[in-house]
Amino acid sequence: MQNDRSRESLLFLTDEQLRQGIEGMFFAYRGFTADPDRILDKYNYGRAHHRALHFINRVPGTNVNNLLSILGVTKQSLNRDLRTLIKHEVVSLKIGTKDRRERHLYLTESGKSLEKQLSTAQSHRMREAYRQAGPDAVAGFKQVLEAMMDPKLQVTYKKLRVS
Amino acid sequence: MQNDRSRESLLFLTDEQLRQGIEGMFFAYRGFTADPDRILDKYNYGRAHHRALHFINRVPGTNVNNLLSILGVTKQSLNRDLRTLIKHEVVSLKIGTKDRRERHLYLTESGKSLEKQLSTAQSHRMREAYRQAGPDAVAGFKQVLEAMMDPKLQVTYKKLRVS
DNA sequence: TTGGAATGTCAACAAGACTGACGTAAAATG
DNA sequence: CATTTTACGTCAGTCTTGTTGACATTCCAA
Repeated sequence: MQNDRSRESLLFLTDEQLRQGIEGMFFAYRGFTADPDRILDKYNYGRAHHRALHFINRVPGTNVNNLLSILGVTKQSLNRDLRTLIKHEVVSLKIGTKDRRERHLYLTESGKSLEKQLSTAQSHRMREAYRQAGPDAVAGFKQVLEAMMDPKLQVTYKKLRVS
Repeated sequence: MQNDRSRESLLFLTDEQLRQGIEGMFFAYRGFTADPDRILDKYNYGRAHHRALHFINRVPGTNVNNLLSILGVTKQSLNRDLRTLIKHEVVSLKIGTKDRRERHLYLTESGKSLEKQLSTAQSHRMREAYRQAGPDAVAGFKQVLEAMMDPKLQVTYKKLRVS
């Protein structure tokens, strides 16, 4: 038998609470991608391009393999979008000097400008949500997100945090 | 000029904090979908089928239009998956008695069982994340998610909460 | 130096989203 | 009662983004 105290302390783990979390993730992710999507449409890019731009910006000079492990797609899938971005001179590619098999990826000036546009739009909504919810809620938000990641991605996430 | 107090209280709105939120959403969503995806693969279903099953279970007897507004896809897209689910006798369809244009959707017994399997897998990860983060963090998590939704979806989300 | 491993490219295909056009049945309206 | 609107379904075609398979290049170690 549970006493009142332990019963109360576990109220946040009810099925109803979990369901709300699941549906919250679903609906919030729609909002999360809505603003960048509108911008991407104008350039005939998709979310895959956005993700590549985001992480190339975050880790300038990354090679394809590293980007692959962050994005979690096949190299063939990434390569298609990367080719487009390179052709449009949004991303530039340098062959590795040490290991000439490697391609190092960078944003060009117009790539930086596009990435800025996308992240500004996405951050704007995030900022409003943060502001409405307040600092304590934000801390909790990030804790739960981090705990929800696969362990490997949790490591990736933390690495990006300090780099 | 800001004084120390107001500057400190806004630390949670820095670009770095926002960026972590963005990347957190990206990586966490991957974890969020990973477990159900593995189950869906075995039945040759996709996330679209999962979403339909989830919300038909949540709102038994919903008509197609209502489901469409929750899922945010076109009727053609939903119809394709719905047809499959009905053919496999996972979802059943009843013509409305009051308005005979409407089709009301229900899960069959095997549909309920599949939905249970999926939601159990997804809840398991959510429960672990909740448990690790604790009740205060969970409350904050849900606040931020809700604030991130489009206003219309926020309403939809809240309606599901009370129904 | 040669064979295997790592890195990246090209081609073909599949799932699942989209738009547009059209059809049917039923309800609502003037 | 004729007309319009609503709810739903379907056919066709396209796009994005994921997949596999095959192949080329480069590096490295036996």
